Amino acid sequence: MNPTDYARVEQTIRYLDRHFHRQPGLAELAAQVHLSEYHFQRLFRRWAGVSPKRFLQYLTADYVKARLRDAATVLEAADGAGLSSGGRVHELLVTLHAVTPGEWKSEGEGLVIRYGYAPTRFGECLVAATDRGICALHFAPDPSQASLDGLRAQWPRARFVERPGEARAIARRVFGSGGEPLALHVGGSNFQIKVWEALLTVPAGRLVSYDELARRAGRPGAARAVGTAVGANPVAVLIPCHRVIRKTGAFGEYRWGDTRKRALLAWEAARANQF
DNA sequence: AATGCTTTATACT
DNA sequence: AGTATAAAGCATT
Repeated sequence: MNPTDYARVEQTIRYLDRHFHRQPGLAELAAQVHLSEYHFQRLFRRWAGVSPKRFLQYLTADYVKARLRDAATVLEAADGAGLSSGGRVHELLVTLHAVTPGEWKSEGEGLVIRYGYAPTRFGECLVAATDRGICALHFAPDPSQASLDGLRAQWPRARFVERPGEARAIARRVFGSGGEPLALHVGGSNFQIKVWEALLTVPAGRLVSYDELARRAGRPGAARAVGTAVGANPVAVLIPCHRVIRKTGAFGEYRWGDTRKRALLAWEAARANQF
């Protein structure tokens, strides 16, 4: 978990974006982030667990399209296994509780929200939780105050208390080696909740298109609307909105930065392929 | 009525 | 075949 490393990873991805047609070599990429080839290699091993060449390969159109295809089959299989009847598919260690319609209507009246900022391997983030679960996880590239303001706007009547230690503890669990069940407590329209639930069935290292996700959410054809629902995801990473990309193989947009989305995906791919 | 983290169809290069 | 542009499409605010 090294924020400085992440900054360099982002820089590398961005540079690659602009110059992929030239197929820049390792030496050139290393120079871009002011590192020797040797240290560049070390950086990627430390941060992603794989070589830079390998890491960057996960960002190619070919690789991405392949993931897109086999995610569809994985999801088919999930249906067969009776996901709806409680069969667990993968890391369904994340359970999602929707706020009650009452709480939603009353704008969080009576709700206590504990929040704080925490460093992660993908940059700093704002973490917030009620006593029923995590209700927000926003990356804060922007003036971090903005994220908090957004939260307050969504729950104007809730009581906010700052708990930096708790926020960091949650972040450690989210970005750590995993294995621990985590509860989510989020509010949204019926449609949004449906979409976020569907999102939870997409395993790490796999990708779905907006179109496919619309089908999974029981609203085939609503790709465009799914896009906005995905974009409204309040809990980054745990509700894996970064695993949704365009059908064409393009990565699409990301609320917390397109580059961060690709970094997340490449990192997950590197992890998934390690075992 | 306008707006998005899209998709498909169509027109070109 | 690859890429740009237009139009279709749908839940939200």
